[in-house]
Amino acid sequence: MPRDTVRLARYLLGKVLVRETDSAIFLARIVETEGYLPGDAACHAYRGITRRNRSLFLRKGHAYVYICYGIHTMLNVSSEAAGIGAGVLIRALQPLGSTAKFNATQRGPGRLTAALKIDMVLDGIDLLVRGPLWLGSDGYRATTIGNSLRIGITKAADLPLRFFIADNPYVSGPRERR
DNA sequence: CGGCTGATGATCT
DNA sequence: GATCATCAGCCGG
Repeated sequence: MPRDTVRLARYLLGKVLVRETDSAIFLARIVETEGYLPGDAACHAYRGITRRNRSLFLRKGHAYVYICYGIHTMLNVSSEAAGIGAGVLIRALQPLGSTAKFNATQRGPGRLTAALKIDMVLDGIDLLVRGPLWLGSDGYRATTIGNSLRIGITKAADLPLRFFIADNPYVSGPRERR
């Protein structure tokens, strides 16, 4: 596992997110991520541990799931050692296959969770172990990684912590700043 | 098209 | 009561 949040954000690009429910399995490649650092004002862990953000403080590789704007569910991966609050937001996926209906047009952090039926029940689970939601690999390597400012935030908005697979059509936002 | 804004609810102060 | 890592729809050019 990469040793810090930025390295993890890049490492996750190209990895396969596997969602297994009682009735279906979804496979999707991670094509866009954002890093939220320790001590970063935009990181939910910035003001210390609370009931909502406690999963960010788990050892790297755990899911931090929360509801944004009362509507959208967000999926993050904790990214530092236990006790240090930081994470990587998953912003876009490329659908690879499924045993059920899988809308290939699901882009953006709030829509991909709906497509994979990711909910709060998954908050805090270990993504490095096979289970209802976990991270796999099919050997694919992201070659050209793009980088830009993070999307939709107001605090620490000047940090270039968004990463994406530059030549992947499922990336949800702008592609400036290689 | 690009920019603006209302909807919506869990969370924290 | 304020905040918010979103999104779809509406409006103007």
